Amino acid sequence: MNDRKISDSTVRRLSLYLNLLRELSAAGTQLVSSGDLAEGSGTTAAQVRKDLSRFGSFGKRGQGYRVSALRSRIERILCVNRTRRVAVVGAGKIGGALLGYRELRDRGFEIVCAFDVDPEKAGAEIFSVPVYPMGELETRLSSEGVDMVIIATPPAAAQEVADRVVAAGVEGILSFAGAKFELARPVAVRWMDVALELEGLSFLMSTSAPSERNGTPDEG
Amino acid sequence: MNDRKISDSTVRRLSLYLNLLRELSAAGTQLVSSGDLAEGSGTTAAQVRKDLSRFGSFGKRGQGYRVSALRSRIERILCVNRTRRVAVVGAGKIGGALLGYRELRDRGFEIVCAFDVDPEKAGAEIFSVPVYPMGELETRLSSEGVDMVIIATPPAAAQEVADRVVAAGVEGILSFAGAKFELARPVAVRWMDVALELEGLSFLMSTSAPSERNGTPDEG
DNA sequence: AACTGTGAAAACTTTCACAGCC
DNA sequence: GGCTGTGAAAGTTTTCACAGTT
Repeated sequence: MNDRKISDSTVRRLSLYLNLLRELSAAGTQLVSSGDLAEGSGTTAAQVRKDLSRFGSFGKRGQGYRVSALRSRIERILCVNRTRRVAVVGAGKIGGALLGYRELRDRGFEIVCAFDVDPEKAGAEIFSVPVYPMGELETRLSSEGVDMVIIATPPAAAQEVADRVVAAGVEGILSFAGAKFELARPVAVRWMDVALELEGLSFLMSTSAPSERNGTPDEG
Repeated sequence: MNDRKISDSTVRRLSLYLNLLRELSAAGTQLVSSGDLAEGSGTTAAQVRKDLSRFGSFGKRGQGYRVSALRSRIERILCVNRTRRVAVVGAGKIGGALLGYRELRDRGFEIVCAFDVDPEKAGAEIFSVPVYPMGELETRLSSEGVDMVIIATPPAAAQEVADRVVAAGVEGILSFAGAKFELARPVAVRWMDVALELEGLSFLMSTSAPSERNGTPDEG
């Protein structure tokens, strides 16, 4: 156990382990070793043990980790032991697609509502998720008990949306709008950018020693 | 100039610099300093200079970097100086949304075709992109001169798609299917996973010192 | 004066290797 | 025998600080 800051890469790996543990859980497997977890998530056994040991020691020497216990431990660490309520701002192509994305719900994120400037969209439902006009942003975020917001607007609107969302008390933002924004107070933010990933791929492809590094799985 | 391996984080930052340079270019700005680039991409001036110096020294002391020259240099480094041809496998929610995603084209990635198992979708066009049946995968990838493939199928199909795509000679894969797959030969791969990012956010939100680390912009 | 390019230092992350437990 | 937990070593990335150029 170690109380220093947990790095972003460690957190990403925890998500990968969690995915795997959920599968093992569903398959009825009881025990898993650091080697198994490493194998399934593209890292090394030592790395898995190091990652887990930062939060306590919950393996049994000679046997491994109990799937169910480790699973709920990681769910608690990531705070995904209860369903998180998410709102999407911008119901365009990407935003709209997220509203019907089953995997999010399966992994504990419920998209409770969306917002759009287009009055045609606002008032309707997309994949059974209600879309509200931007004017209702603050009141709905609060009445729906939204924990985190996904910004899927054009870049030019990102700053204003971020300001309003932060003022409304939201503590986490995932942005698909590849534009930087300033925040009035410290709020957790992550960015996703398809074009940036493709640029990275393009670079990897050009070097004759293509490697596989990244966010999610990995192959070795 | 330094010939060691370029790290993933460096490549990501290069993409951020490139974005900024394109904006500056459009705005008619001629010169930019490492401080400006740092400011706009959420890093430090020293980091910017270190990143750029790995590829040569193309700044002028006392002045900064010429926007147009630096821009085309980074475009060449990332190999995005010519339009890249991309195919999407899986025209479901996410895959379908990507077909109409304007930003990809603006940033040099042209989605030339898509594939889907659903015979209803195959044969049609989505946002003017032709969708072909899976049986035509190999022939179309080759006849369309596809450089890289985005896998947006359910996880269970990812391995088979990856096998076929790799066998067809594609050198780069971006996968939205959060499933690990093995590759018959070394090919550049990156993963994107919305739920994983939300889990990471959830963790950040739970620690009382929310930071902003990640893929794209940043705020300090 | 302003700003780059870069070695050297600091910080951080991963891997190694092995003692300790089941 | 098999596997965890962990210090110490190796490796990597970032920051510092300053000489050098325009």
